[in-house]
Formats: sequence, C-alpha cells, structure tokens
Amino acid sequence: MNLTDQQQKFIHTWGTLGTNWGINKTMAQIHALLLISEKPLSTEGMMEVLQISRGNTNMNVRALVEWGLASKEMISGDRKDFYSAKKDIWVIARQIAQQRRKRELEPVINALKELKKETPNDEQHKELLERVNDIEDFSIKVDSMLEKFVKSDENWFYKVLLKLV
Amino acid sequence: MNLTDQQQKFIHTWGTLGTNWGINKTMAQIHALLLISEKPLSTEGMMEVLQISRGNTNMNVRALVEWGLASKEMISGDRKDFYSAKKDIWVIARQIAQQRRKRELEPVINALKELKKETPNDEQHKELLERVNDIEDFSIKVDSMLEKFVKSDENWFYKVLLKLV
DNA sequence: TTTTATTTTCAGTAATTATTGAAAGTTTAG
DNA sequence: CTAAACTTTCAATAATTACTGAAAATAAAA
Repeated sequence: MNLTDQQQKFIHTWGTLGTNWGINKTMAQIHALLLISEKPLSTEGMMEVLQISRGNTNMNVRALVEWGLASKEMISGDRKDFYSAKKDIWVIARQIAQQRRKRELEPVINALKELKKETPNDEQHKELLERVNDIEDFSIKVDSMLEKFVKSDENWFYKVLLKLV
Repeated sequence: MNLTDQQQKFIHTWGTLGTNWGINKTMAQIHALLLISEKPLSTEGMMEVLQISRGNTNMNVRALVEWGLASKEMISGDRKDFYSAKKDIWVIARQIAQQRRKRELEPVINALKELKKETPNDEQHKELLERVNDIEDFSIKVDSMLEKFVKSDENWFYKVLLKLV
C-alpha cells in the first residue's frame, strides 16, 4: 500500500500535534492513518505504510484501543487482526477528553487534596494553601464542564455556544 | 532558602503536570516555585531551591515571561533581576489557554487548511477530506469557545455553568 | 574608561523517552 | 497433538529532549 503526499502530510501533522501535547508520535500517526483509511488495517499494513517496527505498532495500537479510539475488527478468511478508528470527530474529542482527564488531571487533583490535608496552616504555607485552594476550586469547575462535555452529544455544544452570543 | 516537604511536593506535582502536557518540567517547576513564593525571587534563589543550573533557570524564566505567566521585578538596592508570577488562577488559565492555542493549535489548523487546498477531490482522498473538514468545523467551534474563555472574566464561566444545569 | 556584577548563549553532555527486533507466548488449522 | 501463523513482550539501542557550565555579551558602578 502507498500513500499520496496529502495523506502523508495529514499523518505527519497529526503526529506533530500529538507530540506537542504529550502523546506518543507513533500513536497519533497510527490514529491518523486509521482515520483516513476506508478499510480496517492489519499490523502489517500499518508497519509498511508508516515504516515502523512490529513491536512499536503493536504497543501503540493497543494504546489506541485502550483510549477507545480504535477497535479490533474480525475479517473473515483472515487470521490476522484488523483495526479501525472511530471516525466521528465528536466521539473522538469526547474520548480523548475523558482519557486525558483520567490520566493526566485526576492524579494531580488527588495529589493536591492529599497535600492540603498534610499542610499546616501556618505563615510559611500561606501562599501554598491559597494556591492549592484556588487550583482546587478552579479544577472542580473545569472538571464539571469537562464531565458535561464528555457525557454530551454534539447538540450540547451548540446550545452552549448559542447562549454565549 | 529552604523548602518544606509540602512546598517541594507542590513543585514536584506541578512539574509532572507540565511534563504530561508537553511543557518543560523545569519551566513548570519554576512556575510552581514563584506561585508559592511571597516575594519575587532572583535567578540565584531559584537555582538554589530547585538545584538547577544558571542556564536552565535563565531559559525557563524567559519562557515563563514570554508566556505571560511571570514578570521581572525591580528591587531597589539590588542589581539582580527578580521575578514573580501572576497568582490569579483565572488569569493563569487564560494565559496558558491563549499561548497553547497560538503555539500548538493554530499551526495545525493552518496546515490542515493548506492540505485541503492541495488535495484533489477524488475517491482516494474521500476519507481524508471528510476528516479534515470535520476537524476544521470542530476546531472552529472549540476555538470560538476558547476565544471567549480567553477574553472572559471569571464571571463568564459561572454563567455558562449555571446555564448548563 | 575600566572594573565588576549580572545575564545570556550554546556546544557538549546527560537524562529521558521512543523504537527495534528477536524470543516467548498465544491462537488457529490440520 | 503438532505445526504454522500471528501477537506480545521487553532488553538493548536509537532518537529526542533537557541541562550544564563556561565563555561571550551586557549593564551598572567606580
């Protein structure tokens, strides 16, 4: 299989986006490839197109499945596993928001909660406690918005936008 | 100068958060340090507390200033430069949203626009074009929300939340 | 101006993160 | 069951990213 310049550019752009936001480049690139692929792809297919190793492919496909962005497809008459990506941008965004919240936000919020418990309320910790409290308040609000986003349908977003006008 | 365990933990947590989201760990840690510091700090002060080199300190303080998260303070009777961070979590969030949008979102959106222009509208590029169009539509909407967020005051957020109930 | 204090830069190096590939594990067909 | 097809794991290695420290540049004081 061979990609056109445009397809390669899309994959490259998506990979860079991933890298900039702390996502493995290969994971983002496989995602991009699946996003523009009409049919499910096998590990071999991805390896060939992206010029990456079997191990790399396997690990990052697994990550995509764990993130709920791709899923295994059975193709009758073939023993290989095939994978395809969810294509609805709304579903994708929700899925990513949900996962990043769980992985890269919740642990921080919990650590700050812990921290607050064990911090004496003295002069030396005045600034720290103010900051932690502010961050907690803020994150509760953002979190509640994110939660609504994650559980929403596309409609929700339009409604919010309209109300903001 | 010496930090308590709690202060160190805060700095560590903030550094990890940065790393997970594609921000230099030291940059995030200096930010955290300034956030919980009552008075402006000199380069020496930060170097000592965080145990990092002059060069590293200098580069990351500059980055914080460029991001609009910290600013130089003149302290009379001292030739050194001192720095302090903005402490309002709302201002911080807006500043970060604005900067990340400019640095890590706009270039992607522009690349996709370019890509769309140069992609032939044929069978081979059907999926690609659908995806790019979807992403563009989506990002316009998110962008408009982000813009409102960036230009908003805290009040805006509460209003939105209330309307969502 | 010269000297001293301070900041900036950046080539070299260290630390971290990502990738490979072959061996071990698993599944399916015969 | 055995063999072949395929997938997974992970130690070794490569690639990337971050950090250091000393030299160069700049700014302030004498």
